[in-house]
Amino acid sequence: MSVVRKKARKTKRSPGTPDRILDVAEYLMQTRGYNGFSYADVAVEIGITKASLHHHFSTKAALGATVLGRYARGFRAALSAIDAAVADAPPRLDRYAKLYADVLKQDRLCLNAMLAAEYLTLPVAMQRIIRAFFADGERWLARVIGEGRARGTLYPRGTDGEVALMLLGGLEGAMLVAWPQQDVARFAASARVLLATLQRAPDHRG
Amino acid sequence: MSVVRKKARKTKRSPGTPDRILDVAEYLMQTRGYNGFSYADVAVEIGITKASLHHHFSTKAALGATVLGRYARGFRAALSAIDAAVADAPPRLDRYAKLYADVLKQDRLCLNAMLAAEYLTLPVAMQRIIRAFFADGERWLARVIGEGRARGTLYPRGTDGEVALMLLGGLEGAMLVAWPQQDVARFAASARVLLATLQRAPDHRG
DNA sequence: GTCTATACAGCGATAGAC
DNA sequence: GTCTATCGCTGTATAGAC
Repeated sequence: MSVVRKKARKTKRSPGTPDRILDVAEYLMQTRGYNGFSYADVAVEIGITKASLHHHFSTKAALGATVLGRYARGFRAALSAIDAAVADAPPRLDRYAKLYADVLKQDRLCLNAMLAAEYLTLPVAMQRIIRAFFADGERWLARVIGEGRARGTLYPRGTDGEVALMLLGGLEGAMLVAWPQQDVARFAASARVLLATLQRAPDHRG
Repeated sequence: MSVVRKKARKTKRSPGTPDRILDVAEYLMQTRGYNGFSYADVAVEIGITKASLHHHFSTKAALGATVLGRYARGFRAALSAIDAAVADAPPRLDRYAKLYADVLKQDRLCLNAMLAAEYLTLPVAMQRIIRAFFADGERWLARVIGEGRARGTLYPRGTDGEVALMLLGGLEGAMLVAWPQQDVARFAASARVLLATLQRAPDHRG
């Protein structure tokens, strides 16, 4: 641990140019899509020229892949944080849904949802990361659902994998449908209904 | 009804140039997005020049809005056909989900899902149609869910509107998540789990 | 209704000076 | 690491002949 490098203290000070570029590009990709922004857009926002941008990220494909990779790592870290914070399945799923709500609150669409739509037009390197990203989320959800089922705190109707995929798609879709209206409340309502389906159903004995 | 015009016999013969243009543009918009295709792409596919394209649809915004309007009318017609074909809520919802599956089987994404992602970058005329399209689907679903609840063939957990929105988002999202893998089976599994949540839950008395 | 030709802006990307 | 300048290409759109 003696070899602490500059790169390691990333949360300190104001971010350097490469990180600022990534921040702006990420925002633009979440709001306008990969095909909906240009180097000129990023350059203007940062206050440098397109040529300088190319110095840091030689191609748009490289910039896009870097943004996506960083986003995926952040998301995985958020999942680990949820695992560390709460142990039972229902609160874990609540926090998972809250991750999505927070993105929408920032007037952004989930990066993965945006790029999934654009999938066919994206550089292959980005396509690969997207698929891996979805697979990761699905695995995490399936594990949480399985644990909830085992503990009796969740009553999913379907296999772990099926229900995980349904939840993943359900939340992404709820976000997508709320996106044109920028309506966080409608997303939250859908998320609540979605998660409620995993609870023990009220009896219908009468 | 005596004033039958040429336009009315649209299913006869092979489609004219304007309809062929709309067909190609619709396909490109569903697979690559509005920002992911150009007049050149359409022109090459049809076998005419870009200039000829502009003769039929003066701007890309006009072409996009026409495609979207036609798609929305087709979808509404499909919903009416479902209403006419079956009366009970569960089979209606099954057929509704099948509409989505059929689109994915053609290696297309739901046009609305694609355009919802691109929403912020679209011409305002298209934005308006998209919102109306979603509102329509939501209303239809809410009505079907309400009827199913009243008849006792559906046991939705949430208000008609909430469950309708959840279903709409859930199916769109299931499609979006299946899109990168072009995996219809995974969509079908999610749709099945989604619709199963509206059925009476198994008792948990023991 | 289709064509050729072209205007004009924007795109991603590069060269080379500072 | 940033700049000016520019390249080659593609984008939407238009003019005018046939």
